[in-house]
Amino acid sequence: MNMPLRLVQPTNHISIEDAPFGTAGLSSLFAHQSREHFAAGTSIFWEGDKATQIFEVVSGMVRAIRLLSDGRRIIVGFLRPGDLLGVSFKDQYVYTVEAVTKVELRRFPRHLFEVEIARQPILRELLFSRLCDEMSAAQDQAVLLSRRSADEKLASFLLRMASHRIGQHMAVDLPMTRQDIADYLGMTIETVSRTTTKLSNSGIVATPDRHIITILRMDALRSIAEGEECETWFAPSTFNTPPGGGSAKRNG
Amino acid sequence: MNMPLRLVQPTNHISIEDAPFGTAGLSSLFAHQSREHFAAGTSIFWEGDKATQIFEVVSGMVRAIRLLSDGRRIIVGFLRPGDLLGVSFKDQYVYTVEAVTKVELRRFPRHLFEVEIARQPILRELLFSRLCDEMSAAQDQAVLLSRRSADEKLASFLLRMASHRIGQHMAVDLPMTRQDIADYLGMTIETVSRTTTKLSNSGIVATPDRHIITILRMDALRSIAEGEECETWFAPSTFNTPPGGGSAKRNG
DNA sequence: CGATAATTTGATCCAGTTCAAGCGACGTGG
DNA sequence: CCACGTCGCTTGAACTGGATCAAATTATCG
Repeated sequence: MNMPLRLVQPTNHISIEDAPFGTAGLSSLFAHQSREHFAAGTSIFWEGDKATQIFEVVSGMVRAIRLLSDGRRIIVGFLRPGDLLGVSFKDQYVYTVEAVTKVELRRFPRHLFEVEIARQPILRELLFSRLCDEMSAAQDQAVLLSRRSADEKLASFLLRMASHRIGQHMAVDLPMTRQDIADYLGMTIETVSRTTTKLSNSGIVATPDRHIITILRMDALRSIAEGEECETWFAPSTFNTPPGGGSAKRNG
Repeated sequence: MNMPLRLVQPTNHISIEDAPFGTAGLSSLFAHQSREHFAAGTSIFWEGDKATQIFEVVSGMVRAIRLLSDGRRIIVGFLRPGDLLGVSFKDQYVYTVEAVTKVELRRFPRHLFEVEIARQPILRELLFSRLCDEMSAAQDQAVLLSRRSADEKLASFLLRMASHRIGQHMAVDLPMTRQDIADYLGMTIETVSRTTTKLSNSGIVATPDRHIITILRMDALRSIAEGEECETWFAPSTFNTPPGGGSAKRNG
């Protein structure tokens, strides 16, 4: 492993929790590292920095960002507790990472990480497996970005965010800004806002707080995410709509 | 490696050529396998098939396809000689692979592949490295799909296709159909066609044949791919344009 | 409590889609 | 060797989802 093994760090979401066997898995490496705190909005590292450390998110949320030459911003992913940051065999970090909320991290020297990965087949398999899930996720994201409407994008996003919680209709925590969501889904902040409003007016979600969206009708949200049009869109309980469920699409 | 290591096969483009050291690299595994031929348009395997084989493209080009529930088609990638198909530790292939042109492949049993990967650190590193490049590419593709205009998409695509050849201005081979390109870039066949025409009218490329595009002004193509607007767009030699280079954008 | 940033909402615009023909290359059969 | 059908591609015209521009509204923070 002293070779210039180039493992792209876009390896976000390397979640440790659901390791296939009883071992603590990859997170065991971090178990004895001290925690570091970052305030919301601060940067953990920048794209182009020498990639010397691997981080594990302990609490809070961070965003991984890529900037295009002309200033367009893309959010590669949002990372949560259990996810790893900066896993790479490249020399430099490939994206910038910033704290969305107050964040706790543990860090681990990259070269040691590589040594351990080389030494422990179990860890290697775990990492491999994670990488592959990552790849799959990246491709799904590509599909989402290329072929889905704003409605479908936002619905999928909410479902994905919700999947980190359990229960039927639930409050999804969205600590990131609307701009972050827009940059993640490849749309504008205005469209994110409008689409959210639409979902809310339809009674599919409620927005008690800017950073909380409560899913009221999971089934409806799922249909929208799947690309099934019309139907279910209007059946609000707290709301009056023209009966007959006629013009499902247009609602200005 | 007898664990259910789940390596998503979206691992296209695992090109062997440029192995970092002298070894034959991953392709050595396939060296003694016999070649199989597939006619253009035929399928090599389908999404959902049991993933028992790994393939190496020897000649020709194949496309990896993903279908959405509602029929929308996404092309995950085009694979060329040296690329590997179906590298995965998942049970099933994640996408369908079809021959774009007449194709020669070598196949290798997946379980043996995994055994060899587990046994040979060098191969493992190569595979790791490839996976990471793949990941990086997948993210670049996501950026392309989400934030770039039709012009930028097509220009980038042509440059990428051209990168497999050498020379200054050159004939790029595009064996795939316009529909394939559209499904790869997340646009419609009409827009692909219009954009191509525009590039041709601008004197940046020539289209002697439907499946060949000759790059005449590499620099201009690069600027477009980078998102630099106007400029250079109009300077055709075989063509009369309103002098002054005024309205560079609109050209119907 | 005012300043500043984030979000929503409104009005218009436009790139790219959609719908609808035309066109040209290629293969087939007469 | 040429009419003819097919298929892939190009071109045209109209439409539209989402972007863009602009402004009002609502947090957030010192």
